[in-house]
Amino acid sequence: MQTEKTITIYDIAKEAEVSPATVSRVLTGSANVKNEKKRRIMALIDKYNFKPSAVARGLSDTKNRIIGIIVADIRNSFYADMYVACENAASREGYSVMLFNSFASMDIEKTQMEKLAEWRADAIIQLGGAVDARKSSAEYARAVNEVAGNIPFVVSGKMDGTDCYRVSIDHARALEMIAAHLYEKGNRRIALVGGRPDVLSTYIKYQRFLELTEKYDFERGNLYTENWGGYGFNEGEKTMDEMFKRFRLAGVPVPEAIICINDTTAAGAIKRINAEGLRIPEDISVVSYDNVELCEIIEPSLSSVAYDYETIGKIMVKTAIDAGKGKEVSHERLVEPAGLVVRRSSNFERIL
Amino acid sequence: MQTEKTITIYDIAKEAEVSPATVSRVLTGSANVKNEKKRRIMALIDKYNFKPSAVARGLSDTKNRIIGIIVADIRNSFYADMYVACENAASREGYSVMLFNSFASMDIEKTQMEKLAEWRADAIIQLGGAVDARKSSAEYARAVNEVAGNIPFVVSGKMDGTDCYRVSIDHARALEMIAAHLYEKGNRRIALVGGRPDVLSTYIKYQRFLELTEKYDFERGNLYTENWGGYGFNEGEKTMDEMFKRFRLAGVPVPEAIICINDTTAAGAIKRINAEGLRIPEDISVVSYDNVELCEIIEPSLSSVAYDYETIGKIMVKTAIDAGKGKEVSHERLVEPAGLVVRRSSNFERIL
DNA sequence: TTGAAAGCGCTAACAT
DNA sequence: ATGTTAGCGCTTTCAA
Repeated sequence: MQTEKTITIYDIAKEAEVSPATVSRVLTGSANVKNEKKRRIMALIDKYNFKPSAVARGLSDTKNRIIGIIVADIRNSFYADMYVACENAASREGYSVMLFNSFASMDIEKTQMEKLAEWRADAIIQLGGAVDARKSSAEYARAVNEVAGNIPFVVSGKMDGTDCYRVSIDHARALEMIAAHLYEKGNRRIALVGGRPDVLSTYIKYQRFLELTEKYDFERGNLYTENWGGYGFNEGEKTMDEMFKRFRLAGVPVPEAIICINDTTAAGAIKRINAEGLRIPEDISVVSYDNVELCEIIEPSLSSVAYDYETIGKIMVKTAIDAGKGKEVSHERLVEPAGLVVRRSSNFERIL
Repeated sequence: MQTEKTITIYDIAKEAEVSPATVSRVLTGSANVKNEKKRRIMALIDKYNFKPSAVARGLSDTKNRIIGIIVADIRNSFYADMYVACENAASREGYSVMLFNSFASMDIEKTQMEKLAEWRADAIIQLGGAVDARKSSAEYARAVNEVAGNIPFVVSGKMDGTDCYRVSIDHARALEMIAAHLYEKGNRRIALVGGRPDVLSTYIKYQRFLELTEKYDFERGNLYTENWGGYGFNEGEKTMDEMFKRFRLAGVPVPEAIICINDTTAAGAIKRINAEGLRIPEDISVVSYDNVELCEIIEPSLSSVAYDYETIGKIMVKTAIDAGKGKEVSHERLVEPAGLVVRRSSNFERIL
């Protein structure tokens, strides 16, 4: 059962009494074929359930219709959402996707890049990992240039020293949405929670927050802005714990609101806040980014900045494909967040 | 920059003053090459950063080293965990993965299968979707036989009418673990919540539950066993709501414990239980399956059956690859769950 | 509109 | 140990 000879374009041609070229023509629709023959050919294709080899096609016309995606970790909801959007977009354009997880390890990222290069992917999209760094790694940049020298590289962050295409979320705008909301609700003592300053998107948010601190006259001081941590649940809890200690030590009352670096981190922070016996949002409002499913699940439901993943994916893939075809494409696209979804965790008017 | 001629094995051969075959030999390590030449060749490979075309190789030796994965929805933590395990295993064996989401639509599944067939994937692994059905779709079975007639098909459920390879979790065993735990904690009135009986894994759990109802002398009646629903958060909440209504209508006190069909559904059920003013686990214990990250995040933390994803992935991939090589492989593997992780939601001794 | 033939970049006999 | 050559299954000039 594993052994029926795989049928080729030649088999079809022979039985249809035409040349292989003609079969190819009806397959690709690249030229006119007399209806009579076309029907004969299509009938055979159907009869044998013939599927032309994408491999052979890839070899002969050097367009593979493969787009490679390197993602930090698909188990992360944010990336999963992004990935699905990309796959959908690619699929609509007739492209297949090769997915590789890098677990944010540069070595793995390079290995995956090499595999993609070997597959002659028409383009590579990288989400997270090395392209998220505030200071691009020169080593990785070199790898991108060498390994993928001929392959358009589309990234969610940036990669200095390469001519990659950048399609990023406007993180500054996301922070603004949160700040405006919190301000309107009467919050003035607001703290940033989680994330690392060496991550570009985190740093951008941090910077804009500092700027808005002036505009909105938020309370200032690194007690509020330097509560660095990670991007996971446990880390959120831990960072929140440390923050409570810092404020206690400084003899300053805890902030009225916190802006967590993402939903998972926020969930951890919320756990710690509950343990502290503080109420959300009455004592502390909580807001974050990404608007993944978790926001509806946790208690209280979590306000979060939503992104239009479908659109971002579409732009990334279009950029990738067009660049792969050698078209002129903008090297920098900033995508506006869809908006802040206000839920219970921040839906509270604080009296000034 | 997009235009350096891609270099081939011939270019290397010429410059190294050897034949293309020799270059191929050092590339594949398939035969001995004199050290002197080997060094020269490797130097050139390095110099030009040459990556042999996987496409050409695939064409010439008919082994692509691609394994296709069709998954119901990668955004679902359970599948994401499974996928990552598969990708890891595949990667270790030198295989690349093509991932396709089917969103549990049979039409899409068939399309994805066709693409994989065109890519001459060495094997296809399908997680969820049509292969999860209790009664396999004859239509899908036909597609599997036709489209992937030559490609080994490894599934997480089953597909009657095909000679696919089955690597499944022992769901009956998973139910047993939960039942034993609940029994030991003194629960006797236990209800099943969520899922659909036309889904194989769900049905298997249901059946075993009925059997154990005898053994453990659990309260019986379809009030306890027929609270069907879906697999999502909102559905969990809804199913729980309906269940409360049914019990109230029947004048029966709510169960002491519920077994939800997965963690997300459990989260929904928990929300509804909280809304009812009942305490978990004091009034109702809650247990479910999959042990995804959410279990630690929600309040109270959720007891759940854990699977060893790495192992399952390894087995699936090994089966896929071996079958692809034409080796004799077992057509049916049942993988034991790793165990029940008891957390707060069920950690309560009920007085009999 | 159609066919013949060259080539895409590699591997695998088969010679030597 | 190494070179020659014939594919692998398509697409694509180039002719007819």
